[in-house]
Amino acid sequence: MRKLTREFYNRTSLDVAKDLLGKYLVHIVDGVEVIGRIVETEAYMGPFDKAAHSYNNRRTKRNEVMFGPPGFAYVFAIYGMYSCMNIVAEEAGKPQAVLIRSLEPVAGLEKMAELRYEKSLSDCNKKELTGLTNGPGKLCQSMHITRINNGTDMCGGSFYVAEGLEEQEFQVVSTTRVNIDYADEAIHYPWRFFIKGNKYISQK
DNA sequence: GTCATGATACAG
DNA sequence: TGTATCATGACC
Repeated sequence: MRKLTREFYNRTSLDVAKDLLGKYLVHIVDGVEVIGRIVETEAYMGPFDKAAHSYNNRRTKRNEVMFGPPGFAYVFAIYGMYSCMNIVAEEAGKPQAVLIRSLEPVAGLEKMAELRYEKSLSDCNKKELTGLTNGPGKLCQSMHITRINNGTDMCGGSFYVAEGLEEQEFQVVSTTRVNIDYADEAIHYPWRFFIKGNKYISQK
């Protein structure tokens, strides 16, 4: 598989969010290749997007990486217990990012089950199998993405997004984003994208 | 459906 | 010091 280049991410987060669908998130964990196909994303457009951490160019220790160059991981802790995985879009100085909301497991499922449930894949029921990666906090657990990965360059090394050899056909649905009730008019922006009919789409 | 969990940011 | 948040699981 071909790694996506810096140029891929050097566009608006809306474009990057749409084009990340169908691509493969790869993380080498303990020498094991853990891979998920990206099936749901959300774009956060920065200074003029009330739902974004970087709204009004708010710059903190947490979101610092959003202000840097594209193609880097922005991983933050939410509600004390979970992590959320984003990839920075646009050139340095434009703090945009794409939230990865759900994946379809492709490889390393045994490792995923171990990381998320501390048990073997064969001991997982149907709901647990879907639950491996059908939400932003869940996929971070299954792919061992933590705040340690914050600021990682996604264009090289052992944590990256790659293109499949053959693109499968799919339809993209765009709708409003999840759990941003605080964001006034931004609530209504159709900046959530997912692959129509995929069973790993997060609920809500 | 409700509620506890608790890192991070920010207002006071 | 209190309140809110790009979520989830355990409960009812």
